[in-house]
Amino acid sequence: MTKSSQSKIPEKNTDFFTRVYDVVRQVPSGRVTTYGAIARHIGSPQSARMVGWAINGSHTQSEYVPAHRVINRKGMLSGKHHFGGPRVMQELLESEGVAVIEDHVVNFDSIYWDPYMELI
DNA sequence: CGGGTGACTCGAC
DNA sequence: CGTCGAGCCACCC
Repeated sequence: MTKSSQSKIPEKNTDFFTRVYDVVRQVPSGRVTTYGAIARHIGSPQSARMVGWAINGSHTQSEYVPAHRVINRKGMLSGKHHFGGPRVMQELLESEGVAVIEDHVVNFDSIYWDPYMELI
């Protein structure tokens, strides 16, 4: 076995994944961000889909990744079904003070957190 | 190595 | 806010 390469989600190596996790962890409680914002911040504004895929593997990380704070640009909980239940994501957001109605975040524009903020 | 898929986004209507 | 089509890139078979 010269090269064992059967890793579904590499622990590291993929800086893309690592950067996504790093940004998502910096999202403060009660705030949300979008896949596109993260994608743009890491240098791939067109790769918003990859951000979703990266977050899909966030469970492989030892560190907790608040994936429920990451939603699409419409303010809808697009990934709620990936939390083990369509209810979990909403519960988590409401637990942090984020109002959610009909799978969409209320005052989305007000609680929106931009990754650019960490540069300040 | 090609094709399908996806937790997205944008523009147009 | 509704739908449709196109672009995008990594992963899986």
